[in-house]
Amino acid sequence: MPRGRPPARTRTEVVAAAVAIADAEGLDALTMRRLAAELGAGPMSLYTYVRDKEELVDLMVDHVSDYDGPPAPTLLHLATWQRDLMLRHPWLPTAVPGRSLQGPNMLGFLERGLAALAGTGLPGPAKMEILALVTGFVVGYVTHELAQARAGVTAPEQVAAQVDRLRAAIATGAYPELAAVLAEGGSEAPPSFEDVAARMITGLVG
Amino acid sequence: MPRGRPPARTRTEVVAAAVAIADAEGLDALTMRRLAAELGAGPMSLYTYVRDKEELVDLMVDHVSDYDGPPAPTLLHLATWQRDLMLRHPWLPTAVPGRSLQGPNMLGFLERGLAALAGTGLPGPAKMEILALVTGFVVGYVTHELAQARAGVTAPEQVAAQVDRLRAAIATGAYPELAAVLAEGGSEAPPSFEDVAARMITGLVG
DNA sequence: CCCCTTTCCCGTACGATGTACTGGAAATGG
DNA sequence: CCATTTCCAGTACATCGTACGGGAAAGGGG
Repeated sequence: MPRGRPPARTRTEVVAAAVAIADAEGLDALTMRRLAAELGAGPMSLYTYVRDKEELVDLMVDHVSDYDGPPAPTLLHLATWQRDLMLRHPWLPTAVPGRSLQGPNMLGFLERGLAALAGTGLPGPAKMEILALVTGFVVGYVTHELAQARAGVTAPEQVAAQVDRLRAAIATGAYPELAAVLAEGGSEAPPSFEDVAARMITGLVG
Repeated sequence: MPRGRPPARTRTEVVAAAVAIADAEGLDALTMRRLAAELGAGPMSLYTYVRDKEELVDLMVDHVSDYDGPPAPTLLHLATWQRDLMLRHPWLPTAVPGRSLQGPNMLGFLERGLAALAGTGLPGPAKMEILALVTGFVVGYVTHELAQARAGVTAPEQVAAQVDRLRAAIATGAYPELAAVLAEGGSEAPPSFEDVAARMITGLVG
């Protein structure tokens, strides 16, 4: 019973195609023209399904964020799940910060998080704050993790230049602590995600 | 003894003007043309002082990040200082994520942070990780803080629309925990920054 | 003193992007 | 069969970062 011409595509279909592009080539490669071409449509057709690009990215974030882990997870479970998700969709850490997060999947995730905090007796706003901070923590951790992964692969000589600049700065003698860490080298492995996340979480809720 | 035509401006001068624009009108308002106009120069003149816009923002971040707090600060001091800095330069939380941080001021800040962690006996990489996480935490907190501040001021009816959508989602009954938090209302104030930061830090270093 | 080398200045211009506008195309309801 | 409603997409514009190249301004060498 819809009156006019029926849409040739689904909104979900458009969002899924956008996610595919971002997954494969990064968020910068996702332009409206590129997405339209991928769908075999004109660039302006997309604006039938999406108000603007901002909303498209909102929908993309929610689209990939359907929680499928254990039914009654701990905060650590949720954080680990978020990390896996972000590693699978490397554009996510750069897309998430400062977004409204009102889609059904985000609300579902929030619901799980509140359930995990139910036993703490904390007031509601404090729970919300803690969940936001855990997400922020994961974003920061994965951002760092991905940057380090990319650095070794794509531009080894740029990394060398950075290290050189660091050594030059240290040579001035103004940064003794930094020098000590650098001298220490890679003898010790950085702590694992689960380790750091667990410490942070127990700090926040304890 | 410099051979050619002397520069009409200092690199520092250019960066300071860029910071002034971003402070007053946000990071989106900072375009190369706008900055050039502010300096009474042609758009392309800026590229004498800066390789590209990316580097300009790098320099801006370092420019505002000169630590001027107590000489032997704790991690909590450093976090509080970072928060004050970001509140004074609201573009900072959006500019910082995923940046190299090699300027002298950033290295100085890092040095203080390592000094604050000297007593813990942690390995170097763990210290670096903790400092990055604390910074990420502050970025997340202030982002949230600023978003909330702007929401009440600029677009009250958009906030109302968001709340309406939330209430509609809750009306489905799929989000009991979320409903409870919403029903609880603003009866409890969210925890203070110092409070949350202290808990997180003791969790990380403890 | 003149010229030459070096450096910086900046007008013009190009490619890319998000999206407003508009007229045509396709479907249903009377 | 026509009218109405909806979606599709070609064209076009403002804006961005910045490549290019010639002109302008300074010091050094004859």
